[in-house]
Amino acid sequence: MKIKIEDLINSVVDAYCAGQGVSKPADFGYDLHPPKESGRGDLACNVAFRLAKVTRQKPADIANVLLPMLVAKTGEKSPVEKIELAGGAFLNFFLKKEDLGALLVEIHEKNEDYGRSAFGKGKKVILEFVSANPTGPLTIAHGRQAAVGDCLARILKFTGHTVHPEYYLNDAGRQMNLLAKSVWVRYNELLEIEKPFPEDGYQGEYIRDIARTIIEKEKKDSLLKETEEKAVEYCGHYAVKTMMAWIEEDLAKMHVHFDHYFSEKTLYVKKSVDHALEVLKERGYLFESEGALWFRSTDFGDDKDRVVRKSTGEYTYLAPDIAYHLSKYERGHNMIVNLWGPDHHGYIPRLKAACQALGYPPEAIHIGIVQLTTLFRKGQPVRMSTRAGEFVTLRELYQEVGVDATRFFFVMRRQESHLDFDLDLAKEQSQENPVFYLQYAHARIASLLKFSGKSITTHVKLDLLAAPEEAELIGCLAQFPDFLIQASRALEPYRLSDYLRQVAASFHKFYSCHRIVSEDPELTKARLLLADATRIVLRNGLALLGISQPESM
RNA sequence: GCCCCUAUAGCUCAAUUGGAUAGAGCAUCUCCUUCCUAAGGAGAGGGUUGCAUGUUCGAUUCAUGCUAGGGGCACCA
Repeated sequence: MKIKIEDLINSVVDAYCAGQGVSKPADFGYDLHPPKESGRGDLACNVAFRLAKVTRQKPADIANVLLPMLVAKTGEKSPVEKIELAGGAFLNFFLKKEDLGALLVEIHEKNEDYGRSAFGKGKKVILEFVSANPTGPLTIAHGRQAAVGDCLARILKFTGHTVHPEYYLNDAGRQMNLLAKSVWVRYNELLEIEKPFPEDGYQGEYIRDIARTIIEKEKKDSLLKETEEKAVEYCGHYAVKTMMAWIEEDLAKMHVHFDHYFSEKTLYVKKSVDHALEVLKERGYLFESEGALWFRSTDFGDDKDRVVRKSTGEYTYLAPDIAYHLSKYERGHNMIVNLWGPDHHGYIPRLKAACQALGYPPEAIHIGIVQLTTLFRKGQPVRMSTRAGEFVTLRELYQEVGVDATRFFFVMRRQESHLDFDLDLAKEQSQENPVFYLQYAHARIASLLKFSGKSITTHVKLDLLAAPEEAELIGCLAQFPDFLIQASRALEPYRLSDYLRQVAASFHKFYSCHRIVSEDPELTKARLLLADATRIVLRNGLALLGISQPESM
């Protein structure tokens, strides 16, 4: 429908430009979308304003020329009912009722594929998110990253991208040593041997639990007979295994899916780090100074150059990360999306620089920050301290408020802004809870269709759906594919949650104004089709958010 | 000191990426169920979009400078 109108406008624009003796710029674009205010038609277009930039004429004058040209091209077979000039130079398109209604047939036929598009065709996206160190349980912050990342993966796939969600597993380096030593000390303590606890070691009670499990289920006290080096290595290995099992369980419960867990350790085993630095060296981005090896990230706009190999011979954190991103490149991905916590904020320029040095064009690299969440209970912020090992874990959260509410609250705001998470509201099974508002709309329709006792048919008189509430709802449903494309382009899943609220509101309004199952069989058939189309959009949308779609509540 | 993010109704946030009279939810007040789920709907009040200049047909959106809050500036990870 919209495409037909676009074709119409494009042909008229070309004719107009030809008539004016100007050439249309290659990047010429305009908006065509439903206006905010009802009564301004079904699609509003600002093309006259845009042409004003090209031809240096007044927008209103241009619109006055375009209007008759457009009207001349709309005949019997055109979906356009009429075109109005308003607000200076806006062209408002009013569509024929039966053509509007034809959308409902389309939705019904496409069903679970309604909203799917080829927008991201050719894009091979590697989407890295969560990537929490396996040194403790997942926190609220990881939870939000998980929810946002997973929704994004679902949306990108639906809009035609090839997507590989990946978890980068930091199972090497200093933090792992600390974890291993922390467990080892607790293991000794439980066997009544005092050892000094490592500075900056992991204090949480779960470390003791892991040590206890090693004693009770695995090794008894036999580690004491090993060399300390081997014993610590075992503790580290066991701790990572345990922690990853917890993490994977949480992610599974949250319906968060990863194709692959990419181990940092394998980069060293396969000498990938050396290889990556070799690549940078060949391209001339490395230099030595003060005994260390540096990456000239300033070539790509970073504040200062960065050390990749310390004077001690050890690699910095950046080195394996470069190798990891080289692997992304070598595996054939042409678009990188990383979702990180706010603590990695200052790290973005150097990694972007590294990606560019490895051959990615700047526009293919997207590094987004998922901001922190503050939990509120009874209007008061819930204190969270990781220092003493007292977390509010992700597990505690979804067990308290449920997976649906947890996921929804995490994605309902723009991810780069700080989130206030109201625990009482999330648990509330009432009108105040935004999740229930959406799910209620879905359940209400499911129940309604059941009540009607009829199956949905597309052989209906679509022009019967002429009430303002009906037209508004249809207009709302029509925008689903567009909103998904917007969410994909901006990499912002919250746009979908916002849209679905509009759909639900629009439906509730329609429902309370009009009786759907009535004495009039034709009208009933038409309204049932509309209700069912709404159900399809809500169901597809909720599925993309990873939230259940209840048939009854 | 330098860099990044944020600033919109009492509160939490939108505004289709520069479009028409800046919109929702919560909170406050008023109203709507002999009938398909009232977990719903209708209505009222509430705004100098932090401040100031600028860019143009048009600015909440872009630029510059302030102000306030948050975060970051390691041969840490």
